[in-house]
Amino acid sequence: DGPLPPEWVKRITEASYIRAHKARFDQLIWEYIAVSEYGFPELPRTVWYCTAAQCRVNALPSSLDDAARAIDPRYRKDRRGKALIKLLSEPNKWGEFNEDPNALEAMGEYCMQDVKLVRVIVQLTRPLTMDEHSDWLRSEEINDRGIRVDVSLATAACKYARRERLVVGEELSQETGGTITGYAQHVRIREWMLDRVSRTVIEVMKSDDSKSGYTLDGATRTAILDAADAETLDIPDDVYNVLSIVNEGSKSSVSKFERMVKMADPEDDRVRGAFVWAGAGQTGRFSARGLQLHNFTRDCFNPEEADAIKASMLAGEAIPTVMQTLSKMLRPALIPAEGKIFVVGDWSAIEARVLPWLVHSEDAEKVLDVFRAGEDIYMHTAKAMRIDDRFIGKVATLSLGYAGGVNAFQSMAKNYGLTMPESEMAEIVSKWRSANPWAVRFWADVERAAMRAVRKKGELFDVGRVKYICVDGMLGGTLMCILPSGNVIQYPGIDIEKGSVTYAKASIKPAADTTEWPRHSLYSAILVENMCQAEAGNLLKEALRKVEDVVAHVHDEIICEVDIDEASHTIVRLQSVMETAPEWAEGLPLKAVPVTMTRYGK
DNA sequence: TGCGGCGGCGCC
DNA sequence: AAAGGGCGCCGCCGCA
Repeated sequence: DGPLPPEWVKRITEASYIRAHKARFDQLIWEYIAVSEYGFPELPRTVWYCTAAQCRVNALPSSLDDAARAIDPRYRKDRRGKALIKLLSEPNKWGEFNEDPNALEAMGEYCMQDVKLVRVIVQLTRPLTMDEHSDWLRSEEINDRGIRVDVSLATAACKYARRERLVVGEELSQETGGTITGYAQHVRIREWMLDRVSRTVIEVMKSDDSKSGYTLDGATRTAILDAADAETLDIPDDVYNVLSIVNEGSKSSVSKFERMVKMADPEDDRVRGAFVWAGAGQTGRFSARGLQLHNFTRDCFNPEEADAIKASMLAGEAIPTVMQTLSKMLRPALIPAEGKIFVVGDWSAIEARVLPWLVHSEDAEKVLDVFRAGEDIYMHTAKAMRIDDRFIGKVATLSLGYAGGVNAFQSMAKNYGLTMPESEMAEIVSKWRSANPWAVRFWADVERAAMRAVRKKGELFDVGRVKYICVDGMLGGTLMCILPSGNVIQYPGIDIEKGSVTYAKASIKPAADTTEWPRHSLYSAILVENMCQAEAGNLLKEALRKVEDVVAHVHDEIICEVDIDEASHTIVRLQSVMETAPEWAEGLPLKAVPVTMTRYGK
């Protein structure tokens, strides 16, 4: 009650930073409620500093409770918090708030406890650098700008999706006598299948990755259906039908339309707050929340097709293969505002360039020369492997750079619809490795450098263009990979187990009752992949500082929204920014050719 | 009813 | 010795 004491106002307005966990929440409360209703001082947006972002750059989980658990697994979150928020922060049906003094006092204590926890974590980790902080602010500008959704399209899509779900459920129920009623009932579908297929089919369903020991994911379903079509596998008709129906219905991406409608601001149809700066704690890449703009199905209609289907839906006409059609409408459902247009640029083969650039050896430099000459890297790779197949060259380039073997090649091949016997795959792997000895050497060198750094804490070890150093005492020993950009990848909780380096991995969330944070082996693939992803992400952050009007970005892609008559100017500007390597990236050949779009596409 | 775990999907 | 990695959301399932 009453105004803030003057000495508090002074302290606040003179502060260089105001730190809070997920600071945007505090900022919004401050700006929209505290200033107007309680006379708090207005603050420049640049004073806000997010300690959750600090956690992430330290490779800790973003959530305060999880970060605390990662530091000390014995930590248990305070269950009262959630209950108190429910009790005190949700108005009743008359819009009144509960003002029970005891509960308010408990809430005060709970908040104080949280603040103390934040302070501990802040002290145990490194702060954001000034560049990181300003990049975080920049990202929040993009979040505030938002991206416009074609709400009438999305609303119509929701209607069609709901109806189709019912149809799919109906068909499954009919086929299984009511046992299965939805495409996502994995347990029921698995049990139902196991009861009625041969041992050979069960073999196909076996999987080490899933706890049940079996899988019926898309690839497995397709494999079974294809074998049945080719008559190399015998399955009952009802099984065949169920798998086909599940295949058609399994487009959870369609649910994104619901999200779009729910998240779009009714005033201007824009979705805001989607991007999480350094959301990928291990590499510092962005991630996304809510409407996940980072994983929209690539397979999509062009604007004209999308307009036609939208018209059909608005007229209530039937559309073919509903779920597949709807999933192809996802990207086009993002549109520029009236009188505006998208300018979209993506870096060509960014990681295939960053990897040899980081290696920085004579033979790796030759790969960069291929890019510099504007030649086709996939064809070039194929030739170096002594096979005359650009497609194999492409899949190999995309899958084998990070110490992957047959498995890595196989899963990438599957994505691209390339099938071949496993024996041939092994041969391709070894051919790629002999054609690219710089990569193989680098994997080993990186692993060795990391190991040396861990053994000799506080000493720098160079490898290619990066350096490793292990900081003793920080989060139980933190291995740092210092990139050419000056940014750092951190691996906390470093140890040596059975001759290899291990660390506490933030992205694996352990079970609620566990007493140990999960540890992971830090081998070549992780180290090399991480540094490429991270430095490619740093190119993006660097570009975002220089380009205006950005409404979205997807790791190697930047989407601007500009007045239609500014489009050609923006194309030139975006290309120039994206193709000009920053000072720290001298010698890295970059290519990006922006285009305009009236709806978002691939 | 709410929550965590799981299997699955999609992207770079 | 060999091993690609990084994300988030949906819907179901089982438990409290």
